Amino acid sequence: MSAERRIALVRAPGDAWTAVDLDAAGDEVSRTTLGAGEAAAWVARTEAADAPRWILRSARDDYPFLLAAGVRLGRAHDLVLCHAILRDTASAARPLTASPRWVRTDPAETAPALFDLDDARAEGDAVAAVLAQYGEQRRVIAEADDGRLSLLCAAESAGGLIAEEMRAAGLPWDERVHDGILTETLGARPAAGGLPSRMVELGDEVRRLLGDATLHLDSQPKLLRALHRAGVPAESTGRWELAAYDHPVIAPLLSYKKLSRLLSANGWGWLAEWVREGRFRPVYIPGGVVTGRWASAGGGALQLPRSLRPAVRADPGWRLVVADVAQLEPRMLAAMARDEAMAETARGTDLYAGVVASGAVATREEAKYAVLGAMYGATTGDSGRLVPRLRRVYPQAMALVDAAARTGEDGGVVSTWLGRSSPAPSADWQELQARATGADADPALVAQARRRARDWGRFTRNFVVQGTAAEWSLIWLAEIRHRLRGFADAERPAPASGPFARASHLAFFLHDEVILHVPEEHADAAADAVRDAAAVATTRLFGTFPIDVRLDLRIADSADK
DNA sequence: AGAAGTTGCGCG
DNA sequence: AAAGCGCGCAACTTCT
Repeated sequence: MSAERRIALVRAPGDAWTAVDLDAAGDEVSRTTLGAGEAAAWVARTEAADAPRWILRSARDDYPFLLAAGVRLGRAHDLVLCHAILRDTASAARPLTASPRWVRTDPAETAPALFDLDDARAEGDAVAAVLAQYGEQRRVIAEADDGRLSLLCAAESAGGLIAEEMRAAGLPWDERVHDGILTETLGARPAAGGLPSRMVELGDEVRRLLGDATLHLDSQPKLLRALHRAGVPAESTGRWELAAYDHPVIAPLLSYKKLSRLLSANGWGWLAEWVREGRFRPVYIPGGVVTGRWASAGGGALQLPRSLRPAVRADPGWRLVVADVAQLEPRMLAAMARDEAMAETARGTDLYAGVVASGAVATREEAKYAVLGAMYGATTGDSGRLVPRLRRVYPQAMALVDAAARTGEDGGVVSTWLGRSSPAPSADWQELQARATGADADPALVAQARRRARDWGRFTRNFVVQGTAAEWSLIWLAEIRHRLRGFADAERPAPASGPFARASHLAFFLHDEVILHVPEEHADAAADAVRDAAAVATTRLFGTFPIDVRLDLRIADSADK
């Protein structure tokens, strides 16, 4: 932190850039104006010489230009991402003043129009706005002063860089393997407009068994009426509901629905639209979920079905490092609550086995549903029935989530370990609660308010756990990236072009899982980097508290399990 | 005709 | 098999 050079890098319309050197107090030291043609080279030189922290309006808007020119940044402060955190955090005495100017532009919209429109007058205004906002953000971070917001903003900003780098690098994707899976599962690829052969056969069989030769299976209401006529009194066409009925049409119908889903979500159309040059390049949106988890836009990056994972293939001469965390969220809960009993349970690879060993429940499956129920707020069903047993064995951990739920039910705000705070409940919600507290309130209204209060309580209960897990993952990612940057270039470049053709890189991230794509000569070192990064993430968050965070990790040519 | 809402299912 | 949290997307139906 001490002698770190800080440079605000501001893009103006027309891809002219201004770089402003700041001193430790955040005041301007000097200013360099850069034309579009020279900006990337100047940034690359400065990065190589001083490794500064780059203050950007938004990595999403600003970084692709640099990546396209082959320039990678080491460290950043992303004003848009940090604005969202610092505006809402309960950790600050005087949080950031909310400003629409610093709100992320919608993924659907293009270009950072908001900012430019606002300040089209002069480039100087855009620079002044960036410097002023950075000053404000530094004030909020410094006032909180226990290091947590500072760590969170640094990690969030690193995430902003990583999201763009992963898009630029892409996930290596073998179109032939994908096509093979589709053909094997769905049947021969149809001529334009038609359905693949297996779907045609299954559809015909369903129609025959339902006695309706022209039934359109993709229409919920029509399908439901046909099922009723055939003697299946289902209330919906959902998978779980249908599976409960014993009728010859159920099996082919469920198969048809499964295939239909694969075709519409990740069929040949998806392949043509989203995979180019052997790379899947989704749009990641760091902090896109209120809890701090990432969201994605386009391509369904976070919903890739496991059945397609064999299509994730390393390039020749390269390897994948595939790692995911075993039961990240309950481990975070144990550490946040400083619950020694639960931490003891978490020692080892399988937390659920530990719960069984503690005597709380009899089987691993029960342990899983009990733990999930505890974090999600289950009250009924088998899961809800098991939660009280956990309360006896892990009173501290349960007290933490129970308190978060109560705060939410009362309309309060909860925060993650590093200080990302939950949104306040909506005006609607608050008004409903207010109306239901009157002495003469309608009992139906009171019941409805109570229900909505519990709904919000389940959200805040889960928020603290899911959000803290997102923070662990963010630090993990940043630490992995930091280590990979020290690796030498590949002896053999990947066939795909771009800034990562020779560089070990993160290729995919999904809440508690990463995939790295690395030259084979670095695969073992990359695996070590992933493990070391996990250990550092745990220590950064929880210091010496003895929480075990285990990875399942493998080096492979394919992401298939 | 197009927007908005609903359903169902993929992921963690 | 489990009913509890957070998402995105496609296809359908209903509303304007």
